[in-house]
Amino acid sequence: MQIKLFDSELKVMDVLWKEGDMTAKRISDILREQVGWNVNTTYTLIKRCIAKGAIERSEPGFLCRTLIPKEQVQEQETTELINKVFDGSAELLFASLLNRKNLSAEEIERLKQIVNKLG
Amino acid sequence: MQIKLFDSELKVMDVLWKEGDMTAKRISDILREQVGWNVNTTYTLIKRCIAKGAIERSEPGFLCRTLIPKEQVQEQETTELINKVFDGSAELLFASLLNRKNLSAEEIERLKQIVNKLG
DNA sequence: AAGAATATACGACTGTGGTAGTATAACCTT
DNA sequence: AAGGTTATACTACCACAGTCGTATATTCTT
Repeated sequence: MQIKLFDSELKVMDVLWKEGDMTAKRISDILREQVGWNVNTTYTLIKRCIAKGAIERSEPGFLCRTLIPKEQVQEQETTELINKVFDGSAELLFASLLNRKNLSAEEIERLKQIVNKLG
Repeated sequence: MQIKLFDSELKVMDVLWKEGDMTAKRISDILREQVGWNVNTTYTLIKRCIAKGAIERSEPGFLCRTLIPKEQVQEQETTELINKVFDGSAELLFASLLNRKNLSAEEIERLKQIVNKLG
C-alpha cells in the first residue's frame, strides 16, 4: 500500500516527524515561520494527508498524529530515484554517493564502519 | 548552472545516454516502442531539451547529441532527494540504502569492497 | 516537376500540484 | 447570550508538466 506524498505534503509530515504529535494550529504556526505559508495552505495540506491516510486526527484538541514512519517515505522516494536515473540499480546509486567530491576522510571512515558492521 | 529536466525529458536523454548520438527520428522510434509515445511527443521533448541546453542538434542529418553527462543528472537528483527526505544528510541516505531488505550477501560483499577501496 | 510520404515545428488541451480566499463552525469574554 | 476572535472546511485559481493534433517543410519517387 503505497502512499504518494507531494513535496508540500512532506513539509507537513516533516514537522510531525521532527516534533511529534501536535495540533493543526501549531503545525501552521511552524510552517508559517519556516516557509511563510498561509494558515489555510497548511490546513489544506493536513487535510490531504489525512485523506491519504498519512495523518490521523484524534480528539481531544484535534491532535495530529503521523500514521506512516519517515523511513517508509525515505525508502519509497529512494526507490523512485533509483528507477528514474539509476536504471533500477541501488548499487549504482551507492557508488555514485561514494564518488561525491564532498566526502571527508572521517566520513569515509564512518561509512566503512557502517558497511563492515553489516556482514 | 543547474538544468532541471522533467521526467519525460529524462526519457529522451536516457535514450541518448544509452545508445549514443542519433537522429530525432530514431529517438522517436525507440520511444514509441518503449513507452508508446507519439512521434510528436518525442519531438516536443527533444525541442525542450534543446531549449534547456541539454541536447545539441548538428548537421548533417539533425544528429542529436547530449550535452550533459548522465552522472551530472544523477548527482543533481540525488541531492534533491537528500534535501527532500533525508534532512540534507547524504550519510542518512547511505545508511538507509544499507538497511534495505533486499541486500544479498554478495551485494554486501561488493559494497564492502567499494567502500574499502576508497581510503 | 507533381504528388506522396516522411520529418519537423508550433500551438493547444488536460490533469494536477501548490496556494490561498472565502465560508462556516467553535470558542471565548463579558 | 451577543459579539468578537480563533480554528477548520470547502472551493477555486494558477502554473506547469505531459501529451498530442495540426500545420509546415523537406525529401523521395516516378
